[in-house]
Amino acid sequence: MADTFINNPSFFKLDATLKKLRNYWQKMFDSRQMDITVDQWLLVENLYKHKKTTHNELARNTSKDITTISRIIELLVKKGLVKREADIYDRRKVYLQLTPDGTEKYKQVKPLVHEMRKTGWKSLTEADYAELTRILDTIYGNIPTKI
Amino acid sequence: MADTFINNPSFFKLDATLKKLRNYWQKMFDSRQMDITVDQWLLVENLYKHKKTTHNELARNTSKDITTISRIIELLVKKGLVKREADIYDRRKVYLQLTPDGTEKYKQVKPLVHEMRKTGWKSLTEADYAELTRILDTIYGNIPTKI
DNA sequence: GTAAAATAGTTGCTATAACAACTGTTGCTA
DNA sequence: TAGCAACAGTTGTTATAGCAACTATTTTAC
Repeated sequence: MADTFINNPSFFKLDATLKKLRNYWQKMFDSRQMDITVDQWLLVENLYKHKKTTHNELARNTSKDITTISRIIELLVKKGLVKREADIYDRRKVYLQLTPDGTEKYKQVKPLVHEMRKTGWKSLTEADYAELTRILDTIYGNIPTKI
Repeated sequence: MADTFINNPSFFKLDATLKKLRNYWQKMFDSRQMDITVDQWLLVENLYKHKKTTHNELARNTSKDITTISRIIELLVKKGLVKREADIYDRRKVYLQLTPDGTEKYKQVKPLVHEMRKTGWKSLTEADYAELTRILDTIYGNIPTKI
């Protein structure tokens, strides 16, 4: 029948792939003494691109919960990679940006990440990338935001 | 240049899609008072299919760490959905299987899961499923197991 | 102009993820 | 057969994920 894909565990496959990727990244980070976790890296990368942003924006950009952002940022601040700065006009807001050490960390880790991306995409094409993007975007769009 | 896909955050897209799926599933479970988490469900589903298995097998089948299995099983045992049974011949081994309540839970949740899978795949085809599988399997295979 | 609602962020709690270290058991090997 | 490696599982610790409840501001509504 036509429902093979409904009955198959794509959730599981997504999860397994992501987990293997995450573990690979983390082990590479550890073996090169990068002293950073995968999710911490994702925030550093985002802060490098956006220079100055808030917890909320960061949450939207990284698809993470704002409480998770809050806690990861806390760790990055402790490591001296990120600094917080209060908004003068809206005292609820806190701007986040990389410190010089944070920028340094970004430049140190970036080439390794580039290599790992190449490794992951080995023997796949630009068309494959487009396909994956299309399918994942479709699934993403199919899921109701409110139930 | 030809490296669009290398420079693009497919990791992020995988993560975002999976997270949205997981949240959707969890919210549906909660709204129907299924009293189960997504990962607990994955183990229950697996135990239903394999009837009698060990922590190790379950870890392999679900792509989860054995420590994670150990803790999720602990919760399922507390909920009365799973029971442990010692192997007579190898006293290190513990067999796991669903209790009658566990089987009941499976039958209760299964239709909802089927519906949610249909929702996720809406407007996608069998060919899309094959493509996604191929691409994810390739990425999975590309990642070194040992670094 | 004040009360209510919305916004920004933090903290408490529970669950999943993974590494390290541990107990206990079994199998292997000199 | 004694010693040690391998195996099965658990426990401790740190990190991410997300909900609920909270503080503190700002905006909106009347």
